[in-house]
Amino acid sequence: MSPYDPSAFPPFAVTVDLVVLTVRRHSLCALAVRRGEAPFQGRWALPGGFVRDDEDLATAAARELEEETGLCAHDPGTPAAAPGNGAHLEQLATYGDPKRDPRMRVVSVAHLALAPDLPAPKAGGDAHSARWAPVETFLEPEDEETGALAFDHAQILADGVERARSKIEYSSLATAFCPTEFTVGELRRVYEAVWGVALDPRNFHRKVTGTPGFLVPTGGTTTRQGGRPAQLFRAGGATLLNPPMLRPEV
Amino acid sequence: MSPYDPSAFPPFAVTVDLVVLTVRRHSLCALAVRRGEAPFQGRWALPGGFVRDDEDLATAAARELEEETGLCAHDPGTPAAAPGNGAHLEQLATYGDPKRDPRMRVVSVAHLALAPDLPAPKAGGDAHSARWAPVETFLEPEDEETGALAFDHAQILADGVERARSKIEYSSLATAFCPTEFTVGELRRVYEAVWGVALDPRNFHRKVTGTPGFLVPTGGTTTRQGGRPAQLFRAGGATLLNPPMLRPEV
DNA sequence: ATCATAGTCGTCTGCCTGACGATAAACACT
DNA sequence: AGTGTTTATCGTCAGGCAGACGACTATGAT
Repeated sequence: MSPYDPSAFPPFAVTVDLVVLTVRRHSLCALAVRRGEAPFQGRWALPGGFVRDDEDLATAAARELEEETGLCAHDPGTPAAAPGNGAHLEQLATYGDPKRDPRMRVVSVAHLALAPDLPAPKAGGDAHSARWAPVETFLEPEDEETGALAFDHAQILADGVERARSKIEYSSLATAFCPTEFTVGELRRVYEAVWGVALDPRNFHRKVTGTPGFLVPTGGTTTRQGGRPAQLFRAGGATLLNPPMLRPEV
Repeated sequence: MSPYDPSAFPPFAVTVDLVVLTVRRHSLCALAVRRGEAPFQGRWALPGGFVRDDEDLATAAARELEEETGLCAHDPGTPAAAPGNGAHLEQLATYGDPKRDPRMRVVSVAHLALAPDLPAPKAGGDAHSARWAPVETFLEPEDEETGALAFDHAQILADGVERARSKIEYSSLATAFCPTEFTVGELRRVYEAVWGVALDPRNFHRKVTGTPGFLVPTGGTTTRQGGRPAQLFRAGGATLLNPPMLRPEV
C-alpha cells in the first residue's frame, strides 16, 4: 500500500508539547503538569501528547491546550478574534535529540500559548495535577532533582519565554495576556512582568496610545486597579508595532 | 523493549527539508532539486531527506546541506566562525499536515540555510539535477503546473524567505551571504537583493560602520566592484543589531 | 582629459525616546 | 470635610538616530 519501503526510514513518535504562559500577580507564569508515570514520575513537565494519525500539528496543539486548560486557541488566521475568551497559539520549535526520551525516538513539536489570567488550573488527561508557577521556578530551580522539569522541557520553556519576551517588542501580542477589555496600566504591567523591568507609565502611555491600530478605546472606564479611573481598550487590528516597543537595557 | 504500546501512537516518518538561500547577481536565490521519482516526478522541490535513527535534527539538516551543496554548516554555538567557508543554518519550522505527502504521514522539520554565492550547483543524492533560481521563480511561478514546487515546499520557501528578510533587520545575519572579506557596498547589495529595495549608500555606510561589533576592518582594500577602492571588512562578533537596520516601507 | 562608477564624509531636519514635572480623579483614612 | 495615597493622563525638554541629499575622492574606461 505504501510505495515506501518501511525499512528505508526509522519510525518516530511525534508529540506536541505546550509552553503555556500567563501573567499572574505581576509575574510571568507557566503551566506545568505532574507526571504520573515513568520516566520522571512525579516530576513536573510541560503539557503535551501524541499527535493523532489524522491531525495537523496546530490542531493537535489546540486540542492539548483545550484538554489541559479549557482554552480555545485563536487561529492565527483570525486576527480580529477578541482576546480574553481564547489564547494565542503558535508553533515554537521542534526538539528531536535521539536521547531526549529514554524510551524511544520522540520528536516533539513545541508550541507557545499566551493566555489571560485564568481562574484555576485544571488537571486533565494523564496528569495527576497541574499548576501555574513563575517561570523562574522552573528555569532556576532551587533543587535540581525535584524542581527541574522532565526531559528537555526546561530548554523548551526557556525558548518559549525568550520568544514571548522578544515578540512583544515588535508585535501587539502582549494583549493576548489581557482580558478582552483592559487599561493601559494593565497592559503595562504585562510588559513589566514578562520583561521583569519597570517601565515609565507616562512614556508607555504615550507610546501605546500613539501607535495607530494598537488600542481601540471602548468608551468605558474602570477603577478596578484603584486610583483614578482608567480608560478601557480593546486590542486593535494592528499586529506589528513599528517602531517597536523598546525593552530597557540591563 | 519499549515500555510504549506501539499501537498507542501512530508512526511518523520525519524528514528535514532545506531552504538554502544565496545572493547571485543582485537577486535572492534558492536552491531546488529536481525530483526523480513519484509523486511530483520531474518537479522542483527543496532538498531534504529522512532523519536517521541516531541523528539529531540539526545534524540531519547539516548532513543534507553538505550532501547537496558541499557547504559546512556553522554551529550556531560557534559565533566567531568565519563566514565564507560555511553557511548559517537554523531551524525554521515544522510542517505536518496529514495530507502533505500523499504516500504516508511525513513530518518535515524545515531548516533555513544562508550561504555566500557558490561557484555552481551540484546535484547529489537522489536528485537528477539541482539549480539556483530567484525565489520569485518559485513563489510566483508563471506556469503553476511545472513551475511550482512539489508538496508544500512553496509555503516552506515563503516562510524561509520571510524569516531571512526579517532577521537581517535586527541581526548581523546578512554577512552570512558574504564571503569572508567583503566591502560595505557588497553588504548593501545583499540587503537590497534580499529586501528588493534600493538603499542610500551613504546612510547605509554610516549605519553599518557606526554599529559597534558589526564590522571589523581587515586593513585591505579592493576594487573588484569598479570605482574607488573600498575598505574590506570581516563580520564582527556582534550578532544582534540594536537599533535594527530599518527596512524601507513599500 | 574627461566621464562613469563607487566609496566616504558631512550637514540638516524631523521624529522618537527617556527623564521627569504637573495635574486629575478616584479611594482610605482621620 | 480634609489629607494622603494611588493610578491615570498630559506636557516639556534634550539627545539620538534616520532620511534626504550635497560634496569630495579614487579608481578604470573612452
